[in-house]
Amino acid sequence: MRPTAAAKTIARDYYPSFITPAKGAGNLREYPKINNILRYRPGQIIVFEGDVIDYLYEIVTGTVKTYKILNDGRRLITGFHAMGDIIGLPTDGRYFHSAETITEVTVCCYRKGQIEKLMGSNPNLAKKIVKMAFGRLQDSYEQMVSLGRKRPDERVATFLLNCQKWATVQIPSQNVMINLPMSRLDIADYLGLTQETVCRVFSLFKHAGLITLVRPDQIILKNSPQLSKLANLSE
Amino acid sequence: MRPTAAAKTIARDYYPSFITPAKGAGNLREYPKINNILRYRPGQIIVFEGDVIDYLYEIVTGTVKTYKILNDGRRLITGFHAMGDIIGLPTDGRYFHSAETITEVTVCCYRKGQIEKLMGSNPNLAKKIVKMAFGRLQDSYEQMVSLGRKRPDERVATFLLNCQKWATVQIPSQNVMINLPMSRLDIADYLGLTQETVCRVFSLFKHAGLITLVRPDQIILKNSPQLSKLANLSE
DNA sequence: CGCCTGCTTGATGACAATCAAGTTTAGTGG
DNA sequence: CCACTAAACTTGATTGTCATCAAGCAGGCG
Repeated sequence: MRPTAAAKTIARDYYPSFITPAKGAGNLREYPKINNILRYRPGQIIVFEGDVIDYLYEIVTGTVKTYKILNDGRRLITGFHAMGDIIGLPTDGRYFHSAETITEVTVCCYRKGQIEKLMGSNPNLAKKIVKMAFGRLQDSYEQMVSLGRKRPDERVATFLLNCQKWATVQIPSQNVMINLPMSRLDIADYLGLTQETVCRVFSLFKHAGLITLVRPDQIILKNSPQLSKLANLSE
Repeated sequence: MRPTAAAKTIARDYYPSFITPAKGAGNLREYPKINNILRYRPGQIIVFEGDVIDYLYEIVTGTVKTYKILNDGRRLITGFHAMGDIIGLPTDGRYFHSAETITEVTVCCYRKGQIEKLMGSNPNLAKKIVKMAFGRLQDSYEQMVSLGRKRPDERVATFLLNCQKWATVQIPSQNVMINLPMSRLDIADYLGLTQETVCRVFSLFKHAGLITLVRPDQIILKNSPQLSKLANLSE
């Protein structure tokens, strides 16, 4: 199914807006003619777990979460994704997990078949895709350690430090301001906790002087070394 | 460093035994001249997390576990691996996790550089590697759901069903006998539990008639449908 | 201004970790 | 082959932690 049709059936309030294809910059976008820009509002579903992969979506702006759901509704968020990340992988038949927008999002979408064809003729692109997949693999192992063996405070510390990748502003004195576009519930479902526990750990960190909660979605890391110690990161 | 040297420094009681290179069959072994067969005894370490990847190891016989360790000793086993699985991935600099033998193991080892060169000229091999990586990725997401959102009994059920891949004997009446070469502690460290909890769940399943414990390392699945229901598998 | 949603804090209880003891299995040597 | 030892597994009792249930608070939008 074409992405417009798909989006229409998925989200009733989706408004298709094809914009002029972006050029230059970005991961896949250096290969023009095969892409379209789509725009989503917050809380819209881009793809469903288990659906046949027809298209790959490269995130241009905004934040996306991917997740899996058990049949009684329990949810695990497998990752948060931003600019340059790709939803859906070539060579595989079906989406591993569902993808839903958190903020307003623009994506650049490609026919899977065309990407695969390009990969065949262009070893550099193939290498990029492989590298991306391996990066994800490494991240997911790191996350498995969090979920399986870390305490809640350690998981949150790990999460916050990983969020530095998303950091917009670098504040003087090595403090980092990070943006958390996702809800507490999202963070909880990512860390295998409840939102209450996530809140409590945030409060704990605040009172311990490790962080400052400017707003619920804006946090300043005031003591990264201490957080790193807690996080027990391998890298 | 060459694998022999590495193995020597790693395990004091390692006995290097280069055998004639295997030919035909297997994943990578169709490309001869670049491989050597190595043999390990139970409990020996093949590679350390964080070490520079010089070699890739394809498992020929036996079972291997891969794991990550936190600085206070907590361990998470990221996977169990058997025939055809490859330890270490090309294009990446360092091993994600440590690999240790559970049973006696023979591996076929390849210089990473040579595999990469082959991948460049042989798109089929490249595709195979990518497919393998994607398969791992899918498995790891499934495992993340277990670790983050499933109850202990559900995790064990999931684990047992996944073990059917390793099943040696298919017993009449659709019962499956599975071999568990790993210890309870290994299973616990794989599922993010303690060995006591794993034991208790096994006992629970036994008394519920779901399984039979022939020996601690031999289990018959007597009611796979019920286990599947518990496991909440997506596939 | 007031409702609604998302966040925070508090009280309680369930469940799995921990601590501990006992049992089985496997391995070793007489 | 059997006795002995060590390791792995199992079961029990207790504790601590995090989920659950519940209520209050703050910010955003109509």
